Amino acid sequence: MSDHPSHDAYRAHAAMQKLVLHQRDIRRSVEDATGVSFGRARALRRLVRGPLRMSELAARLGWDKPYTTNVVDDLEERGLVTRSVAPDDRRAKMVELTAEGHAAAVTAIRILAEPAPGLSRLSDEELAVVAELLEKASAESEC
Amino acid sequence: MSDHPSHDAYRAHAAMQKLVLHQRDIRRSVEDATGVSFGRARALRRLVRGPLRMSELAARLGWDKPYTTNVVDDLEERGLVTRSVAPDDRRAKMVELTAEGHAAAVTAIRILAEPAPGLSRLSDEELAVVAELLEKASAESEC
DNA sequence: CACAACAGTTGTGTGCTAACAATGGTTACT
DNA sequence: AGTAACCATTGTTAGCACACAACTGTTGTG
Repeated sequence: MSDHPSHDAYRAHAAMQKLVLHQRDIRRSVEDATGVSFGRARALRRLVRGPLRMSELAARLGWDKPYTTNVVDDLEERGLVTRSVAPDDRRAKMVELTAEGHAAAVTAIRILAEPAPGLSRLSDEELAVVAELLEKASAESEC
Repeated sequence: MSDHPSHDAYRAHAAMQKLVLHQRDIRRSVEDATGVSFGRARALRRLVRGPLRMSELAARLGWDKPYTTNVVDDLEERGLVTRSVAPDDRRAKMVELTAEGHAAAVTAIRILAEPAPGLSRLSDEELAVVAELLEKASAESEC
């Protein structure tokens, strides 16, 4: 793909890492705020747009099915999700957020969306430029 | 500092996350290339500028001392670091990379510095602008 | 009906991360 | 000399993140 990334690409990437990799603290924040581990919070976030089958959830998170079962077991015991048989296939189960699970998911999403504090050093115009260019760079390679 | 982050700050942050959080794959790459877990690779990277005491290493990595001992034990068994008594304090031990450990550290650093592929969508001028602004944003909060 | 393909579960096992208390050796202070 | 502070280690414990094989039940197909 890339013959030789330019020096500025390295600079930009390093700066982004510095800004984003509060990560270590952020994981902690998410865990503290939701009461579940970061991985489980990831699962909750995936479910916020609606119920999914176990297999779909596993595929989207990049997990194998047995592990997904474990995680959903845990979330179910905590009252954050419910399992029910899929209406069209009695083999499949739909996983759905409870009200409490939805709240936890929203909390996690909010924390993760919070801009890195360093960005406040930039003016509104500068932020507009950066946002524009970075969105162009990150466009549609899938999440 | 931030009363209300602007909408563009959220946009920029989300785009940076998209670009940087290949993270999941990158951790794997580092582990495959170095033969040690990502956490141990972090320790190796910290040592690349020179030997450190156990306590310094622990502090920089945000680990407690017992855990640091475990990690260094493991790295030592693999021949990636050596321990020696500090010249000025016989309580303290200096941890130093071996040649092999240095090579592994450099490998990890190289992989982590590799710019996100999406950045290649930007022109040289655009990259220069982005790099400039992001470096301003990320200035001096230390790694 | 028989049989392959699929969905999810159970059970087992490994390695990493990380915290805690307790210990022994070393240094610095008084 | 006595003692408090410090450096690292040992040992223990726990949870999390996976992975794999084997299994039950369900669906669709010939």
